[in-house]
Amino acid sequence: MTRLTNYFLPTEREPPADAEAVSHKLMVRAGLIRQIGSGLWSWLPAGWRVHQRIVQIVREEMNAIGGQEMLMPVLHPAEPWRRTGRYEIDELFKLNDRRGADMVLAMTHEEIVTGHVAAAVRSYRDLPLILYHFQIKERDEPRPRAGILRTREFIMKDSYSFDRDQEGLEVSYQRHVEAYDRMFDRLGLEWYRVEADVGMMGGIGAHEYMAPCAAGENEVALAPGYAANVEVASAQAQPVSLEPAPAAAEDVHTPGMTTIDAVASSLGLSPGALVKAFPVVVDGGEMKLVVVRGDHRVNEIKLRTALGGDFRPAQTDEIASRLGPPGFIGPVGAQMPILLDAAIEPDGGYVTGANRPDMHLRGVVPGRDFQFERVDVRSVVAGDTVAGAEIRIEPAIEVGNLFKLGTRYSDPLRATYLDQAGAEQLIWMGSYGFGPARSAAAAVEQYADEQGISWPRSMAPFDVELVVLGKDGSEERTLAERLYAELQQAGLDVLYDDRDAGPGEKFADAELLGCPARLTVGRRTLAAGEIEVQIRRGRESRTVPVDGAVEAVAELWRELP
RNA sequence: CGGGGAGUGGCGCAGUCUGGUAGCGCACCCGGCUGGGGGCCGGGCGGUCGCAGGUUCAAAUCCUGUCUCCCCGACCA
Repeated sequence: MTRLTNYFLPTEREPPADAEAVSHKLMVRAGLIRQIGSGLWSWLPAGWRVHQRIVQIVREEMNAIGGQEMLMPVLHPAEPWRRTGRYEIDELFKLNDRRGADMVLAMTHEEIVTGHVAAAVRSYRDLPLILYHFQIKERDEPRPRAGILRTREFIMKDSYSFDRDQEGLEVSYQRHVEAYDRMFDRLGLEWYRVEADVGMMGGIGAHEYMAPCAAGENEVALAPGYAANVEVASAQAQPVSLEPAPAAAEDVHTPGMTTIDAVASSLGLSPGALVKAFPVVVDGGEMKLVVVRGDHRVNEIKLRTALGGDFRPAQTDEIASRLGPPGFIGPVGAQMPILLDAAIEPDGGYVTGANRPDMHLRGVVPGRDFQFERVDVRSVVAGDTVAGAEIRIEPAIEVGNLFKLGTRYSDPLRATYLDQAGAEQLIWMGSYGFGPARSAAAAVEQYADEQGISWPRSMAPFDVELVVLGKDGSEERTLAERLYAELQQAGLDVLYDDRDAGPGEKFADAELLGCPARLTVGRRTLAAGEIEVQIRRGRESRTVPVDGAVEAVAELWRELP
């Protein structure tokens, strides 16, 4: 029974004063969510219906690839987290029980699920396995933001695959790719599957599912046939015109010009005709000089990958003692390994710092003037090309991710099995996340208009909203009551606005909530024996005869986006 | 963690500079009208001004401390 007169749907005419993101404003206004603290949100009844619908679609697709649903606790002993080395993570909530034992609130469940598998799996015959659950995750985020886009507590579907070997992992991973493709299609989102950084999870491969929208925190690089997180994207740089290289590099006096722009404009060159040097200190203490084109930026994630380990930018005094005055450093004469970004032409004449005060060098040719190692460590920019096609860069919300974990967790937690030869082997693992709340927010972001939310059919809180105009006892009310019952019998979830309110208020609330179709029973159309049907996406209206209206609406419903 | 901003009825805000005992719109309650785009008239309810301390005859307002929330950046296993 979902009559608006006794349904908890507190709508607001105005958005919260501190809201920026469209999904934040609209989901609060529509009465779907309410905040109780920074990054902590309650789902109100209509919002929870959206969440549940998303969850059910994901559940069906996980079951379809052989996933087995279970449930693991949020509160964990600290011990397994210590074993995998993740107890030190800042985002991990830590607490003590009454006996003083160290506990954690789960930010993910690799430790626990792997522990179960380690305890139970003995034989290669027990594998492969896909286990999953929907469970609350707790993360002490440095900065929660944008409503439910980045919260400290949220529900996640996390699944884990357990295989005998890497080949098996590839199969389980591919099954997840197919399941995720299907679920995002069914959810009605615009989405991309992009190459992703494996991050500090120490995995061997990763993808992310990205829903493009203005409020997104990530950036994706897109071209026909290509999609990657900007963190890892690789592309052909736009060419720059270079000066012909002279026989040898020449000094240029550049007093006080410590920036690329200052030097470039002084010499009448484009920034791309310069190179900039970025000194770093790698794990172990060695200094290396990373060189990228003047118009490019070092991508720290790609650099970390290229270095095969962590690094830090060199400090001013280290730069001054090893190279030269900051602002005037360069690769020529540098007594350290040089990593040269792939966008720099091998035979071009570039301008670089001379490692002397107020001096640059022009006509510097890599290879002739300094030795180097080739790397790809710059951030791509819009206009670069992949296979001849220009890329564009869009903001997006990460709504799902896939990680090939390998033996990152099975090793420390000793999740092993005996193979056919009786030898102990480590289990190969993958982990796969999905965020129902972010998917809901992404849908709001992608399809909202001036009037409010426009849900995809699959995740709308109700299939149709039935609006009646007319007083108690009127002919309109009688018909609406009948339609309400019959629509439900026809299998549709109906929200019935039976309030004693004006038409403007009812229409505004209905369009704010964003159910895919709105039926209006009012005097105006009823005189002609019709009711009005408005399709929320596009707000186009039509009328259908009262006779057969339920069937007509049910049929129309099946064709909605 | 760095920078910026904000806490005053349910929501959105004014009042703070210049101290004098709290106001507006919406919402809500009652009565009536209206009935296809947040309509109209009349009458009401509701606030220890985030919290604590201080100054003062008097504090939303001045001072000190503290808590919370938001935005930008850093971070984001």
